[in-house]
Amino acid sequence: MPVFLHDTMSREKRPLLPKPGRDVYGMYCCGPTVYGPAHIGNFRTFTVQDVLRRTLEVAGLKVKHVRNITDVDDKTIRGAQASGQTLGDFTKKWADKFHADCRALGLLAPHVEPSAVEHIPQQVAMIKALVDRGHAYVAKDGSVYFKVCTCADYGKLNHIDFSKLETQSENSAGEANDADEYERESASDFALWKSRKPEDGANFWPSPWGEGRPGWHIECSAMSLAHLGATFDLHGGGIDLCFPHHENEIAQSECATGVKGFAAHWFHSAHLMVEGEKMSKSKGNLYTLDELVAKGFSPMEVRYTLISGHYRSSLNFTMKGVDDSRSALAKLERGADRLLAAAGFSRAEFAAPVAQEVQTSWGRFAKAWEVLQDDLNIPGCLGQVFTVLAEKDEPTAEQARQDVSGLAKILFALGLQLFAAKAEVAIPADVAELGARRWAAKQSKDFAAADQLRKDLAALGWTMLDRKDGYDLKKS
RNA sequence: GGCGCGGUAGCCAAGUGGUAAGGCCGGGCUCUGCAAAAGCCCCAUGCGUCGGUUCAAUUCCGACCCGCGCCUCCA
Repeated sequence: MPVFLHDTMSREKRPLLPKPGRDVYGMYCCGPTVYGPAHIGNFRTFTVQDVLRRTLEVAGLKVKHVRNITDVDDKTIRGAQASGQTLGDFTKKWADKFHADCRALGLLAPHVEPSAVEHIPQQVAMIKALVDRGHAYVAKDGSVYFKVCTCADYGKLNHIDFSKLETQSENSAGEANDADEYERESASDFALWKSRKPEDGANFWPSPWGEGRPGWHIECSAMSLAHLGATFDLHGGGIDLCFPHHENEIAQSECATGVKGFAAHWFHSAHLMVEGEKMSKSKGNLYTLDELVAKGFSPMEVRYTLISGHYRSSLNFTMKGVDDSRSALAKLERGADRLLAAAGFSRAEFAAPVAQEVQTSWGRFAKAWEVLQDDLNIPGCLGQVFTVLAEKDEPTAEQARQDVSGLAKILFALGLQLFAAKAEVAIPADVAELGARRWAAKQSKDFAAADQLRKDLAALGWTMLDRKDGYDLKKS
């Protein structure tokens, strides 16, 4: 059974399969603009895309995942100039940070990660094709605009009828749009090439229309064409990109190549709220991964939280939610441990599984897998996983091996790495000393002293957990 | 105004035309010198409101109330 996913364009749930005659499933995801640290809202989208890719791979598809780096636009240029760095140095710094965060969150690296600056010739070529075909025009200042009215089905992704909106010249707030782009023939037209301005500094490139830089939308069209071809299988991004960015991509690509059917499937993920409010700079609730780690959360706990809601519903990210995820993840680890014990596997075998003969089996997790394949229902899948882990009947070793195979694949698809090395908290010498003394007191049944030592430890912020054969010291 | 999403227990969150998964919290029990941890058990006659269709609706239809998103460069 193939993976099914809701498609924004058709508004239907459709199977994800490579185009006939192709054996690789090509997906293009709009990547980050590298002008600062990505926030958890960005990562919700990238994480959900990562789960989709992993799920497709577990389902047996060969996937080519392309995710660009936007390293030339207003924000990156402004940021570079403000920091006194070259655009390249500035964007490299933030791209590196992005990659570090991605690794921490367990995101698989895309197979291709094209840079917009490195694809300027391709963008220029595409703009030239659009001009040649009459879909774009050159303004007096050398900027080039896409002529929306030449694209009959413009608006098809968003189901907007632009033939009736052509005279629109202001946005919903009643403000005139983009005063500096007054040379556009229509308010719906958008920039393909922006002529060189003094504030761009050294960041301009040659083109048939003079020096300048590409508009934002054209980069994704050019890079997807370069790496996946004129048509490919799936295009993803945050829901905010649906309009106008993705609509514009369709128009540019289909008009430039003359081939309809740019992306066969559109995958949009809903936004994140933080503590019940929309994320925004002014509210100061744009959390970065670093900030959450500083609060004591692990990246895996953050990942669990980000995928714990269905991707098409907005998710309210709260600190309590990450706390809940910590408990849930711990429960998952305990369940997995029990299963491993029953199967006679070690944790290492679980992480790099799985006995050959059970590679294809799902054990009792077949249902969880089925649920995941149905529109990437991660919450439903997790619910099913917990249901199985709570089942009372002890599996036989053979059944447990099958279960381990199934669970390992599901956790791989979700990108949840269990038993991840937790940051080792160094135990101060005085705490270790108190612990040792308490253990000794307990062994000699001097409970009064043991209790006092427990209190002493608590005063230092430590908790002692007794086991049958020893004890652990934990920071409380 | 246009396009779209959602309202399910204290919190989070799946799902279904036949009577509500799961996680967190909470309560109980077992275990335990104590404290934890862990395991087990319990925890919505109810799914925004009002109508309709149906043998049967939380699930379909209609209306309404409430919340939210996008509508030109924000994942």
